[in-house]
Amino acid sequence: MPELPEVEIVRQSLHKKIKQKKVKKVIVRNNNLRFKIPNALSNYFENKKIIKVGRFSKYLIIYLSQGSYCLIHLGMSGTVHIVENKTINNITNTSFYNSPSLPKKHNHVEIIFDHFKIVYNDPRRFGFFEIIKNREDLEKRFCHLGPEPFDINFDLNYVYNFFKGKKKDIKSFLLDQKFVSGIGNIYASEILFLSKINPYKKACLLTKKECKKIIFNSKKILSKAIDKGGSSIRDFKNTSGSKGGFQNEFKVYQQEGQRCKKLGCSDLIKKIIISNRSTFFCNSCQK
DNA sequence: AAGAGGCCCTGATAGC
DNA sequence: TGCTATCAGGGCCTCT
Repeated sequence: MPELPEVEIVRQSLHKKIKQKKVKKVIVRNNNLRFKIPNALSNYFENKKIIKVGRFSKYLIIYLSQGSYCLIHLGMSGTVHIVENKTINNITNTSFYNSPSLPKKHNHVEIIFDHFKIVYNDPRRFGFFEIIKNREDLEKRFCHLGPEPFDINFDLNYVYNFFKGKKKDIKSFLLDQKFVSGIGNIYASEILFLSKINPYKKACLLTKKECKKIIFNSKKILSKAIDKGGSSIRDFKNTSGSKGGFQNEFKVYQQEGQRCKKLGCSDLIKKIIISNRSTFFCNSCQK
């Protein structure tokens, strides 16, 4: 599901739902994610108030009262569900658990509030929960990651200098979170198409003009994707169960064999593999 | 340091 | 119908 826009959509609905609410109980149904869910998770949540739900890159940040944080990463297949409770008294009641909106398998964590609960589900188990004890550790946690595309520091100077002497292809760098944080495999292809840059092109060969295009179009694509509610390929839905709409705006992603959408171009979209990930582009438009 | 490649998982779909 | 192979939105690790 989750590149920056999809995580942002989840953040928005989650924030709206749980800000200033007190956590009643946390149930870890299955602690087996990419990293084991910390045993202390419940202690950090129970009887604490959620100050707000933030985000950096593809990480959700739950701000807890008394100054600690919980990071949630959705990996490839993590989803967050809001389940309303009809029987307020018994919080582990099975009728509550068997809500029709909830997947039957792979529900790992339940965070229970007064009249509803949020459930983390992750079939592939690439996601994780992480406790951060204070502000200082939170900053340390992200310091090795590159800026988000929206960051003021993601500018021509940064990008052009970063690419100096880098012989790897540009597509790989868009996926490299140490260069820029939040772009994933869908939006990398879309950004390069919009920028008319071939995904194979070596980063060190990009002109300043091309670097500017990448900076501009990264912001443009991600903002638009957020506006459209993210991309719903497979079954991504936000926590209220509605689908995103950006999948209808894909110019190249999953468009192999389709005619290029640029006016006047009659070439077909190609699919190639770069660093083990599908990459879609137009060989005529992208040089 | 930079780059290539493998690995962690389950489930949906395609092909035989 | 039922098997096997391939592929999926991420990120970490090791080896050269």
